[in-house]
Amino acid sequence: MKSGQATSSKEEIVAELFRLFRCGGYEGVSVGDISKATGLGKSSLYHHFPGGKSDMATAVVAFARDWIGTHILVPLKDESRPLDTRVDDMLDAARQLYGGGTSPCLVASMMVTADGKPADNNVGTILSDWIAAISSALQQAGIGKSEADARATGALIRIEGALLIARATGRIEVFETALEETRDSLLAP
Amino acid sequence: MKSGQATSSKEEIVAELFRLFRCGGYEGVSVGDISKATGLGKSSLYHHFPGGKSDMATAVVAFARDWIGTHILVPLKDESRPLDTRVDDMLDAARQLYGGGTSPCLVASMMVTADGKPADNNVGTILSDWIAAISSALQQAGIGKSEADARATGALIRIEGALLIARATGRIEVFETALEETRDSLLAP
DNA sequence: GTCTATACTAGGATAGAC
DNA sequence: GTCTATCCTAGTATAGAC
Repeated sequence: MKSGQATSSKEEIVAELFRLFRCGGYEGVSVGDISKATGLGKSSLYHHFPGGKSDMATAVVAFARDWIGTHILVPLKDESRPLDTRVDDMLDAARQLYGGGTSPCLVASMMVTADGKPADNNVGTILSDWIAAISSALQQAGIGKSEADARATGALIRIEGALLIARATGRIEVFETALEETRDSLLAP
Repeated sequence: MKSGQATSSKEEIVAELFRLFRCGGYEGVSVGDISKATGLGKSSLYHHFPGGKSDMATAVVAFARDWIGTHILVPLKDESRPLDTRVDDMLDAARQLYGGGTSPCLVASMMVTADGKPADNNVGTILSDWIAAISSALQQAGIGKSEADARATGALIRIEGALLIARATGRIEVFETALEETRDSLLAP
């Protein structure tokens, strides 16, 4: 993806954008960085994203929303399967998404932006939707709404908090431990 | 702090830097932004921070480390007082530091930076030190080391995770609820 | 759909007067 | 210790050829 001419599909480009923005946030990634990372010239990038860098951010947020939808929300909503396997699938997806505790959360990174600057795109609703999907699954399993909401919110608090603490302290195992505790708290009687 | 000439103490400048960097992260804040926010010309800023923007980031991280030390670590280590009041003081300080769930964490914001760029300054050790101080306090109260470490880590996971979720979803009350749960989990029998 | 070249703005940093 | 003025690089974006 680096030698000679670089005919890239938009999907490949967006995957690279995802890698870059999740680490550097919106302001921390320049179009030059993106050009280097993809092997594409700046003009090629502007061909795919006429609105420039903010367009690229929009695309990458949409990509993340879609990934979560496919790998987390849809399985969670599949009432034909028992709750514990759906929760396990969610945790596996989270493990993969966050590189076992080594890769930053795009939502968190994109929220870091001074007031009045671009970014955002309601990226926070990705996490709201995730919480809502967990709560729905728990309610289907007979848990009351307020308890289901509390457990679902607690699950995302644990996942996102553990990811930050694992990366900040260098104690990666903190993330895996938190995933296991999340499972227990969601499936408690 | 905006009219006419602006003789600012370094403390005042650093306080403003803290406000800016915690929201925008390192890359999201320009020296021009800082100049506007403080009312000082760029040259004045470079007088106080000869190393430029990275010097400012270093100063603000030191400020945060110092604030946490004074308002959180020192009270936690005061063996002359009962554990529950020390934990309550810590939670009050966290409530204040994070604006009741509305103000971002400087550590989290400063960790958002593409590889090979400035920032960092081992900012993550601020959270490691915090966790260690909680664990020490719990151990003084007779809790075993591994349990104390787990509870302390869980506390920071909850605080940082809840802050992110509260801000991302716009449900600020999530932060306060998490602080109360943190208290319960730390002081459990 | 990609490239080279270029325009233009914003950002980091410095010089020197007051 | 602050200001105005300036420099230079990096960053965003566009033009036009292939």
